[in-house]
Amino acid sequence: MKATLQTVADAVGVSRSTVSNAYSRPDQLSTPLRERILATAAELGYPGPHAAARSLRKGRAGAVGVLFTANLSYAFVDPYAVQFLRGLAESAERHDTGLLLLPLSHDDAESAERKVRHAVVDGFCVYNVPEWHRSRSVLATLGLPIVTTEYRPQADQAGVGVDDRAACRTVAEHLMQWGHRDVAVVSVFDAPGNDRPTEVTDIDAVPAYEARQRLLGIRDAVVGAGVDWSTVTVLNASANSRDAGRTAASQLLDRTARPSAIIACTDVIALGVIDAMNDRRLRPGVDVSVTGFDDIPEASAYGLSTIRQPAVDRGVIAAELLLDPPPDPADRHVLLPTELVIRSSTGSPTKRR
Amino acid sequence: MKATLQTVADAVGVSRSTVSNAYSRPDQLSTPLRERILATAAELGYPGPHAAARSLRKGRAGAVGVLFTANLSYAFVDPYAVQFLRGLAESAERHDTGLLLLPLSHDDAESAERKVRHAVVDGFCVYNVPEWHRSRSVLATLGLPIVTTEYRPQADQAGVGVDDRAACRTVAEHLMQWGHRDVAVVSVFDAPGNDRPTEVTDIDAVPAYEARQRLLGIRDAVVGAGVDWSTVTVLNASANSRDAGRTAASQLLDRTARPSAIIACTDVIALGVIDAMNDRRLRPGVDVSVTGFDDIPEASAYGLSTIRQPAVDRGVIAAELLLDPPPDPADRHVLLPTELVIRSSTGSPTKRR
DNA sequence: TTGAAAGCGATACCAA
DNA sequence: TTGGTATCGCTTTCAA
Repeated sequence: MKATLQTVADAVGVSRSTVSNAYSRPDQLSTPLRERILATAAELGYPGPHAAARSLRKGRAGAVGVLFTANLSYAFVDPYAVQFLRGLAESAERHDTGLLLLPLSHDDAESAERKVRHAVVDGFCVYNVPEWHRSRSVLATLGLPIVTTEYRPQADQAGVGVDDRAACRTVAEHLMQWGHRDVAVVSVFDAPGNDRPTEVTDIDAVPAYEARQRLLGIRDAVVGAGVDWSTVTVLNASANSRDAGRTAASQLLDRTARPSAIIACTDVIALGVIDAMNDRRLRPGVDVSVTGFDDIPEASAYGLSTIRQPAVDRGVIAAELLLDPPPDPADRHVLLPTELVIRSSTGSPTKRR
Repeated sequence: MKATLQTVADAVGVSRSTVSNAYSRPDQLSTPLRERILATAAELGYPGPHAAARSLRKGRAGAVGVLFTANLSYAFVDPYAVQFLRGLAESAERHDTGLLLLPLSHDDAESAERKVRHAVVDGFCVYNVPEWHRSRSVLATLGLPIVTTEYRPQADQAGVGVDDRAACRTVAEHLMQWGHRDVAVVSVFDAPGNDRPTEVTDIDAVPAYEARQRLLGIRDAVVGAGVDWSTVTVLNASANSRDAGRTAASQLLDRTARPSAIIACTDVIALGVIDAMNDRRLRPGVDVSVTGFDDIPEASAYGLSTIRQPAVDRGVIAAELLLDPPPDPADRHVLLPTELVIRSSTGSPTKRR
């Protein structure tokens, strides 16, 4: 038979409350009694208060759920995500809280819903989950605090993010100022069943907030420079990975009308673009200009011009918003700064032919 | 008032069990009734079954705890750990299980114990937690399945690892074959309050299994080559980070009797050693040879000679051992292969002076 | 197909 | 300081 509080209480000859106190409130009973209880517990093989029972009774779980799409392994592959998680972890730790990582497949809505429902947590952090995903609506009904990685002041969920649109406008303007007129874009967002580069024709139909904002920003700059937006090819990579970026970029680079600049929506994708260029002996910033977004550590080694956005801080703030929310709801939307970082991957367009 | 199962049951005019079934066993009641229940629930703002209550009742948590030392943020900084986590996540996902990350500070044993006790999980994966750490003994009393990242067939806890001793012997022998006789070692293990490089004099006193095995392997090779072990300096870095490696290496490189080879116990440390060498315009493999352990992705870019050990697979297997343990206890100890990878950071010792 | 009753294991409050 | 009692919210027989 499994030992429980009761078992110990009976063995020592005290009540359950006393045994409970021995564990959770040492100051509520005399030291000798406490020690006797603990000793008996050890003898009986009582493992200490049952976590789930305790959690049920106290109404606190001591953990927050972190939602990702795709299988969670991708999260660990993206340096930006890793940094973000790091911040999250740092600040969760200060609140004596664990991180429950919840990988949500997007094929299997059932299982995603189950995972979210079964999670014993005090709140959720939604990291880059597309708007159409079932978990989003389930989450809303759960009544637990939620924080997203988006800055949307009008939303009811707390969030921390950057002005993706403005930032992307800046980086695209940088290219326009160099004189680029034949630009192409490699975006990345989750859409049901896209396993290879897909052309994006309608920005408003992009089902992920962040990706949409970035594309809008790029369009702002392009149109602002007097270029016809319909001449710009936008490809959506199949995943936020170097390989996917390379695959998408290959399609762009092998066209007869090769673009003079490629705007990648993340650094990881941009590195893939550079890979594809290397395959073809094209030099970044000379033959074709490339830009990224995030400024992950690798970016500088590759001389990638990009937008820097805080990663660790974003995680820290997200956790803070969840675990110690500011009283004024207006303060639950945090806008972080971004910065254009110019390196060697951008330059003037080469005149060809 | 918060809506609960009872609330919904009363509203619909059925019993709690029926409402419960509507959620967890759709086949146990008629579809129309089920829909009526779900609709009413939505109306009443009932969030669905309470996760903690459910977990208590069912005796299953749907998550496994992952224990780290130091603040968890380090885990995300070490590429090897990240890969391991990835594997863990992959296989946890297949079992519909989440990962509860538990960062354990080693200063605060109280809080570490609390975290482990409060974790609502079905088992624990112990990643590189030193033997002296309080959580280890607490864990043992909890009665939950445990898997460690160590291969110790005689232990009672399941584990998956490599033969660190043999692997390290191999890499050290490689150096001895080049003719190195003045070697130094940079190790890394958690010890209470070491915040700067500390000399290790007694291998048997090293409180972490893995680190100990690696040092033993190095000693095997060194002694086997006829070198007096007492002439070999072993420094323990303050953390498994590049910076810590650099700091430790600096001490070794600035000696008048500079070693001709430095054996680092992890790749991250080895990269730090290379950093320190760069600071002094010393060329890896020419002026001083350097070796690592792990073969993280960066290793090849730096031409680091190292030991390759599986990272993702190790995680996959660890999770499997936890969530679907083989019936035969003997199979709960898995030994993974390693391989010596020779690159440009090792070469013949330079004759100086 | 539905319902009644019995826990799962612990904590909080209040009285002694 | 210690103990009794109610309760957290759900699932699970078993009988109807």
